[in-house]
Amino acid sequence: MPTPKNDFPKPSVTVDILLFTVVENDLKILLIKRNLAPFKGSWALPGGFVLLHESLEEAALRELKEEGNVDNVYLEQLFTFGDPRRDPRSRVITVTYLALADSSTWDVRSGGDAGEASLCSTKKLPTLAFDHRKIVDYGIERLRAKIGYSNIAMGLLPDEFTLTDLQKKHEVILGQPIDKRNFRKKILSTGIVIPTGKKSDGGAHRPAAFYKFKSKKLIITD
Amino acid sequence: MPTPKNDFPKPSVTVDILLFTVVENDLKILLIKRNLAPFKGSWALPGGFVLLHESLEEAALRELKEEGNVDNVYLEQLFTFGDPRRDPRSRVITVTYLALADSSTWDVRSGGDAGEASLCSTKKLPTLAFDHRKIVDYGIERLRAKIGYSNIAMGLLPDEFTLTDLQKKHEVILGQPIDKRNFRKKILSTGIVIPTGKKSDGGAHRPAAFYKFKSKKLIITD
DNA sequence: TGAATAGTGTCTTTCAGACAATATGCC
DNA sequence: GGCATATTGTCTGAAAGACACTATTCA
Repeated sequence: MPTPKNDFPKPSVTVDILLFTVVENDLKILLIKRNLAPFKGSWALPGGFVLLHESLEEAALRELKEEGNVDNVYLEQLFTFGDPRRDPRSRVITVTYLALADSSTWDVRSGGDAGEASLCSTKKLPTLAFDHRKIVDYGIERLRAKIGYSNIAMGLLPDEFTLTDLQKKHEVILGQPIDKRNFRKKILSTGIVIPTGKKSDGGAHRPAAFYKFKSKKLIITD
Repeated sequence: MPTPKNDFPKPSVTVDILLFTVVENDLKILLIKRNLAPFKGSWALPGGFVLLHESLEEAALRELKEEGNVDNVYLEQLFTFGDPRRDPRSRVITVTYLALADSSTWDVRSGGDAGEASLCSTKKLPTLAFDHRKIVDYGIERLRAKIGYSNIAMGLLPDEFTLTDLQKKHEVILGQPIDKRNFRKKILSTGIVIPTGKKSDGGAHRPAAFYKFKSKKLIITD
């Protein structure tokens, strides 16, 4: 690797974030309405320039906070898109991140200083700016694959949850029903969740046991 | 994403490539001896700045050609490293690539205009410049995982090969012997290879059937 | 006691892994 | 025949998937 020269023409570097959350029976993603050209008025992924003093992850977290008022998310790097013509103005390389949030503890409307922010169903996405549609498709694919062999669903749930809660998140992401008995057998055999001893109450039915994830780090279970 | 301004301070962007190849019973990686500060005299990964008109993949292929005289490699994006202090001079973000080459059809010594190039055993790596050691460790981990559930080993072999050839590549990468019968059963059941009808000759022993990969694209087999 | 959700066990099939004998070609 | 490598099948244990009934709480 040669020495960087200050006069070397440089591309710009951004981060763009796919923030997924499951609401009711829908996999949703955070989008921002652009109020600047190009693609003014179009929806786009939250994101922005990487500042010189911050890491890529820090940039992603900062943008999520600024544009979506989101804190406390699971975050992992997805892919870096660098086609020379992906931005019509100039060369922009974007490092994309997959983020997951628990929809029950966060309201998108309370943030958003960069434009209108909205949670949009992944089933009927509007036309997106730049190559963001391709990025979203790639992220959904990764999320679907990874939920099958890791504890990544922890990003979508509060600290305490029932096995039915967990199963519903899986079903929404995979887009198909799962057998309750087989699901529980598999989840419990991996040991990624442990019972907290508490039980749900209030419903006119049998209370459910609460569980929590044993580790807050990503664990690959096969 | 805001509008990029030309006066916005930008990081530099490089690509660095992990070119693996299996020689005899050894997993080797291409390294370049730096002839410029910093880390002058140290070994480092091949790589360099991304030019404004080329994609990230094109940059990686160009650097491989320039620094290692390598053509015709399998290439996949690995990870983007962006810690603000990973380069002591200035902010440099590097997009890393995993590349695989068939050692039987390529000689590292014939290339290398950027400094001395060498294939180095991953078992006894020298001290590497920057954060390149961390990158190498990450790449080996990814390669080991991926060889178990994909046809990625195709990058390490010529067009025609025997099942014993293929098994040896797996054994070197995993660092442990594999049962021949189970290996063949599994490989053949995935259907990623098909017999060419030809047989090896010349050895003082029973000839082996040649196979080829059915697809030259990456296939995930489970 | 009816409504609603929680929780559980068996059977079958599939796949991974341990394990050894026969086949073929060349000298 | 002797040597060197190629090729093949069985058994066992584990895990995945199909499938239905009982348990608990509250109104």
